[in-house]
Amino acid sequence: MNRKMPVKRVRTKQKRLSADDRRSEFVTKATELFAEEGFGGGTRALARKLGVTQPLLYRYFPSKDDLIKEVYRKVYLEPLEIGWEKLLSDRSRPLRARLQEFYEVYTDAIFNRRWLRIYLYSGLKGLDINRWYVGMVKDKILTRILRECRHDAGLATQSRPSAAELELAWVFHGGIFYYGVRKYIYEAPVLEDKAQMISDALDIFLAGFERMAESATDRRRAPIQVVG
Amino acid sequence: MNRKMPVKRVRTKQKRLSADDRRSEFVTKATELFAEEGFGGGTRALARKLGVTQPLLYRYFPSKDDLIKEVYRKVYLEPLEIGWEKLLSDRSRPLRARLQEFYEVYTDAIFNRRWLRIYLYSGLKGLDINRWYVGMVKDKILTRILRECRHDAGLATQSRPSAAELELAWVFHGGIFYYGVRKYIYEAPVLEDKAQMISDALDIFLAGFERMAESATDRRRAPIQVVG
DNA sequence: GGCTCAGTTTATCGAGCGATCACCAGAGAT
DNA sequence: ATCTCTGGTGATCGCTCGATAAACTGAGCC
Repeated sequence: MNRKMPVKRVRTKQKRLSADDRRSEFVTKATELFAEEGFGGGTRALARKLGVTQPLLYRYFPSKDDLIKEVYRKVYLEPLEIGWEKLLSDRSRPLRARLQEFYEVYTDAIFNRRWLRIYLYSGLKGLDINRWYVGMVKDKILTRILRECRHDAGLATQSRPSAAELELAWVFHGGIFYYGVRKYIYEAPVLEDKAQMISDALDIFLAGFERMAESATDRRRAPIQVVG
Repeated sequence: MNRKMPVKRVRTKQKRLSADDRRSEFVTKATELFAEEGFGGGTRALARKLGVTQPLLYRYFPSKDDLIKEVYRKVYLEPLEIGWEKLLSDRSRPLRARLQEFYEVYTDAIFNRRWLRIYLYSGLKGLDINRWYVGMVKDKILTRILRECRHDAGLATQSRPSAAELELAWVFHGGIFYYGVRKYIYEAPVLEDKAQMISDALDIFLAGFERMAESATDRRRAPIQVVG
């Protein structure tokens, strides 16, 4: 990745990085800065984090907006490296185990202060990339989960999930997501065992899906059942 | 509320409002502005929305921060006017009906672009008032809901809910909250029937609580039950 | 050694920000 | 008609912002 770099690391305070290194250092530190301050964070504060002067930024990015776009790309695309599809669709494993592992891995990737804050800030700006991400969650995660659930319950696999199913999945997904928001944005006390939280949420989601599947196949079922 | 105001509304472009009116107009329009632009929104843009000049703001608020605090007060305290406690605790009505109505009323109050955006912006700033609100949701809503659930299920009413129960309630609450975020922040398509969404979410929450209650009273119960 | 070129700095611009002060103007009281 | 009190304006300050242009510097090459 680096260019040819002599081993002798001169000085404790090295300057003069290679162009590639400096550029990625800008993106990394900008992610940290914008996560904390929002995208209103100043270019001078960013330069201070790198120990360089502010105009240097403009040797690497034509404008601050271009830097921001680069931050988006990094933040949104980074957690997508995991092999989601195959994890969720591997029918040689029990459905529940797949869902449990998927959400553990997925939340490992996005449940951190940096990712969540950048995500919320960009969501508030209403950018296209945010809409794209939400669509991606719907198509690549929730729709796939629902398809697997239908298959597991012995129901016909339809190409697109019903609106009610999708909403059920969204509420489940949102409930898990909000755990991360409470912990890393609000910094409120949460149940520390994340895997346990996922397991509990999965229990009630799967039970809910089961019920919905039953009510779809057996129309004579009793109306809503109340606790107790 | 207004001072004595002559009926004759001179001109189409009236200026010279009473101090009370002007002040509250500043707060109202500031709420709109900050909801869209974040709290970085400018005082000049605000003044333009009122059709006045920028320095006038400082006749009514010592600083922009004081204006922001006023906006917080209005946004956070407004939806609290509803009689939550009595609604949730009225045991003459079925639990499920109470929960359904509460969440319909609660989401009527907070599911709008202004409230949600101000809430998220203030959450990202990590202000005390946000932590206070989260604590309030926990103490005044979730804890109360869990107490009613326990009573309804014939369980002993303990003063404080268990961490697992509370987390279950949070995931449920967060799932509903995230519906509002998807609709008004992400502007993504959602199941339009909000009451139906609440009803479905309640179904699976109550079923989940029921299961948890069973597992607490009957330790010999089978392990997690998988769909299908 | 001296040339070169790329990474970096110094100086600065114009615009927008929050905030202040002196002044203006119009409705109500006398 | 004039006074007064107060809501509102015009001009401006000091500062920070993103961005530009020119000058500097040091490692690699001849």
